[in-house]
Amino acid sequence: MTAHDHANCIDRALAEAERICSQRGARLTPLRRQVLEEIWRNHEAVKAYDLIHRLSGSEHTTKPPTVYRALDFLLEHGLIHRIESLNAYVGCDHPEAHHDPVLFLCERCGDVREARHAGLIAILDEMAATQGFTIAHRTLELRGRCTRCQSPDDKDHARPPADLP
Amino acid sequence: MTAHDHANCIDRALAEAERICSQRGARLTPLRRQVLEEIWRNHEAVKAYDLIHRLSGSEHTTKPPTVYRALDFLLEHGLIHRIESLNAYVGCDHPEAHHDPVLFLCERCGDVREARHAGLIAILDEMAATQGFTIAHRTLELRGRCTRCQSPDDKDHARPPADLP
DNA sequence: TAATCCTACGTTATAAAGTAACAATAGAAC
DNA sequence: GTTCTATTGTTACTTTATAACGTAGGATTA
Ligand SMILES: [Zn+2]
Ligand SMILES: [Zn+2]
Ligand SMILES: [Zn+2]
Ligand SMILES: [Zn+2]
Repeated sequence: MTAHDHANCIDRALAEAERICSQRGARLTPLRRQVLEEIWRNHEAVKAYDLIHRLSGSEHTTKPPTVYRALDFLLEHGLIHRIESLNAYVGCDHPEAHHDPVLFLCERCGDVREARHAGLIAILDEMAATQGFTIAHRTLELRGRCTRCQSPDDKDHARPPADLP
Repeated sequence: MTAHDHANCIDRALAEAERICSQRGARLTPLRRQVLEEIWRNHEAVKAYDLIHRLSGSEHTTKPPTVYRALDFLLEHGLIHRIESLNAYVGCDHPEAHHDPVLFLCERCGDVREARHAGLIAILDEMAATQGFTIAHRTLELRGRCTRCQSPDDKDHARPPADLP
């Protein structure tokens, strides 16, 4: 992601989520809101078990089902996307209407960016139609390097090494 | 998949694999060949642990690393595709040249069909180019219903219930 | 031929990702 | 307030995948 005021992203995402949920009579409980907030901490793909660790204080430990249920809720309401090729999740940029985005996954910095393209969907629909296939869901993920990660040896914003055990 | 002489598919796939490997100086060992053969038993997505069970006779038990290494070899040489959204694998129809196919996954019968479309790839490349993204790999998977599985209550070729424990 | 090297395969152990089943609790509805 | 339902907690487990190291066999070389 290009440099930006990320606090804005977070505020906007949470406000949108509140709005959408109240509009649908769905309950964005504190837990669900907290998970969404953690996912929006940055624009990187987030793993379920990272969420579990982040939500587990030294006292209170959060168990897998707790997080997975929150993720299910957020997925159902289109507030996040699941990244199949990474077993990870990312906040949705445009949650107001359902969509299957193209996800650009930077394998250097971990950032995820979503895009949509009507012509692309049209081609997929046409491919499906010619063989009588009915599409229920599209998984469209592109792995590679984002703009900022083109130069192979620039270490400025490379993903930090994984947490030590 | 439409009705067809599947023995042909298997023969062709194995012959192609032999040809490609020998041409590249890669060794299609008995184990790797056996895994490929199991994957080609039909046109369905195959799970790694199913392969482990299939290769484990009552005496000789095959361990995960054995199968995963064979899968890695087959993936490297483009003889199979990994299906990210299913954690499963399927034989490649056209292994002679590298490609990232569109995979049509029938959620009723489990069949997988691969397709390619130059215009689609062009659009993805163009989307990437406009944001300075360099694509290394594409995951394109469409979940839904194949031609034969359009009528919701036709049970003729529904996937059998999972193996009992 | 024997020493060597390298690749593939075997084995043990463990990590990472996800779910089933049931109990406890907190909101909403009555 | 009581009942009902949705949400969260908890225990246990399944599925998927990898790390680390040992072994065997074929090719290469001395
Ligand atoms: Zn941001
Ligand atoms: Zn990047
Ligand atoms: Zn293919
Ligand atoms: Zn089908």
